[in-house]
Amino acid sequence: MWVPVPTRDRILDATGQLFRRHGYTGTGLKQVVAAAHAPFGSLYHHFPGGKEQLGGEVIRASGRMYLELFEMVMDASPDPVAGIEAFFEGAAATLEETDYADACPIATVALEVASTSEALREATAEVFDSWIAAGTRRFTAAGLNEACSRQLTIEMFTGLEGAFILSRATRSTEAVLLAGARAVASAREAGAGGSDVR
Amino acid sequence: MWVPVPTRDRILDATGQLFRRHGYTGTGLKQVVAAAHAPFGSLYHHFPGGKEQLGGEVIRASGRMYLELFEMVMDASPDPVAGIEAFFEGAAATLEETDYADACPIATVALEVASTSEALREATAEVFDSWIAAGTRRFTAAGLNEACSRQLTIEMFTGLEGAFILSRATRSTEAVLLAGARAVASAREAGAGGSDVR
DNA sequence: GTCTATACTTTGATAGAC
DNA sequence: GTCTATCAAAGTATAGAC
Repeated sequence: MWVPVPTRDRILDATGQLFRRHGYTGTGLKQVVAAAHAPFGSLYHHFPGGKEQLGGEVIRASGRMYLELFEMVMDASPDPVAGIEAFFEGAAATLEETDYADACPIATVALEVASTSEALREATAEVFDSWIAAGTRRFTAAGLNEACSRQLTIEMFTGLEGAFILSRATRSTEAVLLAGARAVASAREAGAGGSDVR
Repeated sequence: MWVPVPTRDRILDATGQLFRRHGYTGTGLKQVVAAAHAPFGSLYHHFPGGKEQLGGEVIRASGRMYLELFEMVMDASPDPVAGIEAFFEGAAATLEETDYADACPIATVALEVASTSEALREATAEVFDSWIAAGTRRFTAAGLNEACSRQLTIEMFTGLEGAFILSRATRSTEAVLLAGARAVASAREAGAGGSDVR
């Protein structure tokens, strides 16, 4: 049975999509309501704080969704190393499928607002911190110590984010694939439970 | 003796500065001419192609400048590994000095235009390719084979770019420092001429 | 080449009827 | 809660005097 999607959620979804491809300043509110099939007034009814409030909620929602994707891929893998491999391979596949449009849901916005909106910058920082915490938990559970886990996690997401920039610009998955291989090698060396006998 | 800076160059410089902090769509042309102390008409006299032409030239000029910085740091270092270390340390220092504003001169713009302007996307791709070529040259000269050199270079810039995102968002140099350590370790393992006896 | 004035469009935001 | 009409400001771009 079909259930209508609430206006507020449609606006959130549409904005998230637009943010990925056009960024924060590149996305107009009129564009948002058109994509969300919502009347203009509804936007300010649901988000009285205007574009900045909407931006903050979209950043947090997008960050949460990407975190869930990460957890899901890791859960579906036999061990953390295989999980990392699958995560990067999935990222590369998505890039190709979407003509290099869908990479990190908040990276573009994060760079745009880093020096222009303290409120939004904090939202992006919280998202990245939540990813780091989740990765650190994973690797700690696999036997690594806290410091090692955190370091490995940051290297992994750092490599992924940077690779997204190069891959989208050059329209090639080379960077993402290399970053994935690098993350896998680091995880294996750190002893994050590869399936190989050691 | 003081020599006046041509209007065209002042516009290019000012736009480059603004692009770093506000991005492409976030930078208005009125803002540009104000910062460059240039009359509005001069902008269209020197850049008849409007904002997109200006953007393209700024991307290429900024990319060239950052490449020169890389070459300079590498030249000033005893070996490639030490050069990488110095490059990342310099990046971290600049971040702190500028309150996390000045990182990669074209990253924000690269993500913004990747799916919105083919002409500008190509400009960013050319810049990244030029960096990769320069790094590959360095490591090849240090004794690594072509494939290894390219891989190491991409991993290095990929790590730097991703670390810039996390560092600017969280206002911490942790990610850049970790990415630097990772690049140094990779270069050393690959055999890019560390000063240590092996 | 420099500079001013202006045209036209889009932006974020608000008011008020329903 | 939904929707339309409208505002002031900022956006890019152009014309034309000097």
